[in-house]
Amino acid sequence: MFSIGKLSGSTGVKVPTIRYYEQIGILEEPDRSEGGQRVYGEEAKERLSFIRHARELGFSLDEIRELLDLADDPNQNCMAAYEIAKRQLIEVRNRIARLTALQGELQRMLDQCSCNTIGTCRIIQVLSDHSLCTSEHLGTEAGCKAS
Amino acid sequence: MFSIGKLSGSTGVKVPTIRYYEQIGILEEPDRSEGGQRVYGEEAKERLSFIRHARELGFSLDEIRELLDLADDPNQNCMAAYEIAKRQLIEVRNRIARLTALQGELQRMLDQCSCNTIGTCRIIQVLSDHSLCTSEHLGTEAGCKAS
DNA sequence: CTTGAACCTCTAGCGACTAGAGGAAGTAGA
DNA sequence: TCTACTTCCTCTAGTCGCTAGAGGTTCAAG
Repeated sequence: MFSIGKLSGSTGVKVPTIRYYEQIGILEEPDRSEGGQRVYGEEAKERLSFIRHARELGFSLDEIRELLDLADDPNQNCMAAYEIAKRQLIEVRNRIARLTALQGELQRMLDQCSCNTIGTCRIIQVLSDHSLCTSEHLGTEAGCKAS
Repeated sequence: MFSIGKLSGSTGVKVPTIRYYEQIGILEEPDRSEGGQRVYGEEAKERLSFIRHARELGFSLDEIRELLDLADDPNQNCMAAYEIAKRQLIEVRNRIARLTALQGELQRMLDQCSCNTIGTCRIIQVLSDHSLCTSEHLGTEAGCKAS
């Protein structure tokens, strides 16, 4: 029996995030104390740990929803879970490939910079002109900042 | 002299995105035709190409704003641009490292799955229990889908 | 002159949270 | 028991970089 704060502490998921998960329906509404505060049991903790771990492995909340449904029905064949994980692996591989191309391009840009004035700056030049790039880093990876 | 559609076609940046860039102020407000439609010149095209290329290389719009300011002032030393690019390279490297750990974990998960019923499914088990993982994939990379 | 494509502004939505306001409940020490 | 302090509650709005859609106007070709 723990409060939302204890649950947060023991799973590493922040308090507002737990409430958000409840709101979007991937975490059950817990019991409440007399005063209306959330009270969780062991089950909720396990479910939340599952969610956290799957998030760390890059699964989307929609995929996690699917995986949780599968986990709740222990007689089902796990082929579906396999497919979800496989899709995720392919996605991760693609992201690595795109990022590796970016890395090469950035490295080249930096190597060629001799830090004179902007007028001759290699970095600005390369950014202005894609044809100076060696690889096709047509990443849609862009703007994807790790939080 | 091109319309927003032509500009879009020649740079590969979608029309609403161009308007969005104008709205947030990284693209100048262009002249307008008599009827009030946007009319662009060569300069805008170059600037937009610069932005697009930098986005492909993973720079945020804030970083691009900085880079554009630098590019506009050709007498400045390019050390600042160097720093921005270097930061980006480090970021990309970190992302690759995190994703590589994820990749290993996902691969292991899939390798061990023999696709019986969920009750014994390795994928569900691993997701439930982080200690079954070999590496520390503490990725905050999660949920970052390439668009 | 008409048709139809391309343009306009505006608002709302995506995913997965995060931040903050304004107030109520729980808890530890005096 | 009182007080102080932390934790909790709900609600709304913001983050990033767009994307989608409504409802209307302008432009260019035939």
